[in-house]
Amino acid sequence: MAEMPETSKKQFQVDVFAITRLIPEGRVSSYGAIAASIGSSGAARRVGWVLSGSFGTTPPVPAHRVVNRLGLLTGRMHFPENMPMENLLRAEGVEVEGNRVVNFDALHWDPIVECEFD
DNA sequence: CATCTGACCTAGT
DNA sequence: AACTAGGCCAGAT
Repeated sequence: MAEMPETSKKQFQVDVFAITRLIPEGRVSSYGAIAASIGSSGAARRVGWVLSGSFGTTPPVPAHRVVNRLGLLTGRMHFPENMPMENLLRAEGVEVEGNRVVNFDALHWDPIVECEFD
């Protein structure tokens, strides 16, 4: 086995979940910001992949609060049909117009800026 | 096993 | 300012 120290993969997943759970209600973050906050700048893609495994996790991970850097709900297609991303965001007071978060610039929550991670 | 795609972003031209 | 290319890693075909 010796495939590779899971530490890397596992830690990444754990970190992504941790950061995502820190996103305040009514706020949104972006994949790149999260990736950068855990020291994996450029690995924004993986963040999305890992978040896809956040369903059914405890405590629940508000993956719906994570959008791309343009505020577009790019991951809405991966959400359960009975609980679309847009619906969840609106339930938290986040206005969504079509496929984009309204006032995204003001609602954007950057883990590095807001929390100043080490 | 090779190739493409994917909840993306940065940087170079 | 628009477009292209590269990077990241794992799943799907």
